Amino acid sequence: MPDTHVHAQRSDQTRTRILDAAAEAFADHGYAATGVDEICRRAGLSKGGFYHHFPSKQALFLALLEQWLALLDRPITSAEATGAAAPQQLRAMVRGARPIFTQPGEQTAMFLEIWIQAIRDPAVRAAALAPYRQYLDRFAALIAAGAAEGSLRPVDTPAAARYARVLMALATGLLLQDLLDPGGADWGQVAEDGFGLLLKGLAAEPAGGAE
Amino acid sequence: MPDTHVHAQRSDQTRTRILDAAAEAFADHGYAATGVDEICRRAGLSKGGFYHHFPSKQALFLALLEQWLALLDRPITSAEATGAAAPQQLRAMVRGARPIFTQPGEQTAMFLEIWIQAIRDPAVRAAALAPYRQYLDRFAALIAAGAAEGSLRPVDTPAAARYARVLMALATGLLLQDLLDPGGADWGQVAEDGFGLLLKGLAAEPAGGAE
Amino acid sequence: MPDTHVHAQRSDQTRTRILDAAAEAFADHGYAATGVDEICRRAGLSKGGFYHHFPSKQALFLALLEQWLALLDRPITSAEATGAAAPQQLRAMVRGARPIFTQPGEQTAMFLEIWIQAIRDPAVRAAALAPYRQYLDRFAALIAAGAAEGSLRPVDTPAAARYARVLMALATGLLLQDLLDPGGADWGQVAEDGFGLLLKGLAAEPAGGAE
Amino acid sequence: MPDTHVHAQRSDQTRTRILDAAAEAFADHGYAATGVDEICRRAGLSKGGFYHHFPSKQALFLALLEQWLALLDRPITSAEATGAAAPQQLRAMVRGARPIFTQPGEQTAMFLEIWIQAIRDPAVRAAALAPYRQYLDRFAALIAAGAAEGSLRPVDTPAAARYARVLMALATGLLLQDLLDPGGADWGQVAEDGFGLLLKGLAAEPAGGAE
DNA sequence: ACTGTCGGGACCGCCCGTTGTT
DNA sequence: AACAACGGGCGGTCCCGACAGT
Repeated sequence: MPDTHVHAQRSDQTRTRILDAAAEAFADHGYAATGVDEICRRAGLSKGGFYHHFPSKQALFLALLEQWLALLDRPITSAEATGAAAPQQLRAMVRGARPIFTQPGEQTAMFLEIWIQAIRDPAVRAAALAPYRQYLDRFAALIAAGAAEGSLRPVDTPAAARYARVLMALATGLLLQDLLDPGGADWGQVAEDGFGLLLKGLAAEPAGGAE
Repeated sequence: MPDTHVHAQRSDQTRTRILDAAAEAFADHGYAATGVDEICRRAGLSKGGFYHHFPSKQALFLALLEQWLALLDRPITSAEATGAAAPQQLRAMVRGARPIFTQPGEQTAMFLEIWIQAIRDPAVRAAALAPYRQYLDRFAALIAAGAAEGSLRPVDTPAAARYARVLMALATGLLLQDLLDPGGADWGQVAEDGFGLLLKGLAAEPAGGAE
Repeated sequence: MPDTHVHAQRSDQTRTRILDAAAEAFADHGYAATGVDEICRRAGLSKGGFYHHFPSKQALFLALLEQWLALLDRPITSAEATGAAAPQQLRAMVRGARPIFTQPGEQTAMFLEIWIQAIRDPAVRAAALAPYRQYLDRFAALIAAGAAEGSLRPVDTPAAARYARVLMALATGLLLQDLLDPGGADWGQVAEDGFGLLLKGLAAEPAGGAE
Repeated sequence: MPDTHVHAQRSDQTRTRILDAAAEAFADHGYAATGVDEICRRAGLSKGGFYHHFPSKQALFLALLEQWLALLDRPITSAEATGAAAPQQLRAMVRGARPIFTQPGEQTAMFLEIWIQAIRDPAVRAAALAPYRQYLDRFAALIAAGAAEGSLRPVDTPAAARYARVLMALATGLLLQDLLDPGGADWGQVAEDGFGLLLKGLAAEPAGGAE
C-alpha cells in the first residue's frame, strides 16, 4: 500500500521542480522570453516530461499564479482573524506580506509577471482579477469597519473602496520601484513611511477641533 | 539642397510612422510578443525599410522610451517653473501628467512596457534609471523646499527622498491597477483621494500644538 | 485454469477495444495524422497498456488490415461456394460486399487508408499485395470459367486477368468518389449501372452472329 | 527597367523549385509524413525562405493542387474542342490524359495525395470538389450529346450523370491499382480494355435486332 | 529611401516508444 | 494487464536580421 504512493510522490516532486524552475526563469527573463526548453533544463527533465505534467506553458503559469496567491493569502487572512482594530489589522497585513517581497526578489518578480500577463492574456486576467477584487473588497470592508468602530475617520462606502485602491496602489508601486532600482532606497523604510502617511491620513481626528 | 529637405522630411515622416506603429503594437501585445513584421505591417513599409531607420528592435524601443520621457517631462518642468509653493507644484504635476495616462491606454501601456523592459534589459535600464532617479530627486527637493518654506511639515533630507518615492509609488500603482481593471473604479477620483491623503499627511501641522 | 480464461478474455476485449478505436481514429484523420495517444484515449487505456498489446503503431495497423481482409473475404468466398454461373457469382459478390462500404463510412475510409499505407509502407504492402493479387486471380478464374461455360464471351487468360482488374478498378474508383463526395450521387445506383455495363460487355453474344 | 524583374524572376524560380520538391516529397511519403524541412532540403533553401513564399504547408499543397488541375485540364478541354462525336471525344480524353499518369509516377501519386487530402481537409476539399464536379458534368453532357446525336445509346439525364461517374471510377480505380502494383499488369492495356468495355456498353445498338 | 528574398535559429507542442511500479 | 512518468526528437511556424537590388 505504501507503494501506491511512489508514482504520485515522484510526480509531485517533479511538478514542484518544474514550478520552481519556471518561477525562477520567469523572474529572470519574463514569461514571454522564457522558453519551455529552459524551464526543462532548469528542472532537469525533458520536454516530454514537462508536457506530461502541464498541457501548455500557459497552464503552468496559471498554476504558478495559484500558488502565488495562496502564499499571499496567508498573512492577510491571519491578520483578519485577529479581529483587532482596523489600523492594527492593516499594519499586520503590511508586516505579514513584507517577507514575500523581501526575498531575493523572485516572488516580487513573479508578482509583476502575473500582473503583466493578466493585462494581456484573458485567461490569466480571469484568474487574477477575481482575487484582486476580493482583496480590494476586504480592504474596503476593513476601512469601513474602522470608520464604524471609530478607529478610522468616517468614510462612506465608495470612499472606502477608493482608499482600498490607494493602499493597493502604494503597495504595488513600491514593488515596481524595488524591482527597477533595488539599491536605490531602503524600500522597507519607504514602505513604513508611506503606509504611515496613508494611515495617518485615514486615522480618526483626535477629537473636536484642531489638535 | 531643397532636395535634401524633401528627403529628410520624408525620412522623418517614415520614422515617426514606425514609432507610432510600434507604440501601438507594444501596447497591444508587449515588447517581446510583438514581431518586427507586425510593426512594419502597421507602419506600411517593408522590413528592409525598418532596418534602414533602426539598427534593431531594441534601438527602436530606446527611441520610443526617449520620446515618452520627453512627453512626461513637459508638465513636470512647467510646474516647477511656476515657482509656486510645494503643495501647489505637486498638485500641478499630478494634474499635468494625468492626460498622458488618461488616454485610451496606449501611453499607459507604453509606460508599463518601458518599466518592464528596464527591469530586464540592461540597455533599457540604463536609459530609464537616470531620468527615474532625476525625477525622484526633483520631487525630494521640492518636498525639502516645502519643508523649508513652511508649506510642508519639517522633514530631513533622507525622509524627503523617501516621501518622493512614496509619491512615485502611488502614481505607478494607480497606473498598474488602471491597466488591470480599467472599469473597476473611477481612477481619476481614486488618484485625487490618494494624493489628497498623502499631501494632507505631508502638510504642515495647522498651527499651535506640537506633534 | 478458469482464471486463465478470465485473463485471456479480458485481454482480448481490450485488444478489440484498441482495434475499434484505432479504426475510428484512422478513418477520421488518417494513419499518419493519428497519434497513439489519441487511440489510447478513445480506447480508454494508457499507452503502457497499448504497448502491451501491440509492439508498435504499425503492428496495430497490420492487425487492422488482417481484420478488414477477413471481413471482405466472407461475401466473396460464399459467392464462390454457390457454384453458380459466372455472371451470377460476380453479381453476388458485388451485392455481398456492398454493406461493407455502405456503412457510415468507417470501413470505407479504412479501406482507403490500407491502400495508401500499402503504397508507401513495404510491410503493409507485403501484407496487402498478396490478398489483392489473390482476389484478382479468383476474379480472373471466374471470368475464364464463365467463358468456358459459355455464360461469358470467350476471352483468353491474359484478357481475363485484365478484365478482373477492370472490375476491381470500378469498385475501388466508386469507393474513392463516395468518400470524396458522399452526397454527390446515389452511389448504389451508380455501382449498379457500372457493373451492369461491364457485365453486359462481358456477356456472351446473344447467339447467331459471329463477332 | 529590365532590372525590375530580377527580384520577381528569382522569386518565381524559387517558388517553382519548392513546388517541384514538394511534389516529389509528397509522392514519396505522402503529405502528412512529409516535413517542411525535407521539402526545404530538396528545394535547397531554408525554412525561413520557404515561409516567405508560402504562408503554410497547406497553402503550398493548395498551390500544387491548382497546378495539377491545370495539367489535367488541357487534354480534356482540347478533346472537347475537336467537336468530334462523343465516343471519339471520350477516347481522345483517355488518350490525352494517359501521359499524366504514365510518367515515373510522381503525378499519379500526387493525384492520390490530392484525393486523400480532399477527403480530410475541408480547405482542400473545397478546392478539389468544384473541379471534380465540373468534370463529371462535362462528361455527362458529352454522354447526353452522344445519345442525342445517335453515337451513343439513348440515356436520360440522370443516367448520363451516373455513367459519367462510372467512367471516372474506372479511371481512378486504375490509378489506384497502378500505384499499388505497378508491375502487376500492363495498365495501359487494362485501361484500353476497360474503357473499351464501357464504351461498347454505351454504344448505340447497331440497328434493329440482334447483330 | 526602400523593396523583396532569404538564412539560421528558436518557439511551443506533439510524436512514438521505454521504463519502472503495481 | 495495465499505469504513470518520462526521453529524445521532430512537427509546423515565426522570429530578427542581412543583403542584394532598384
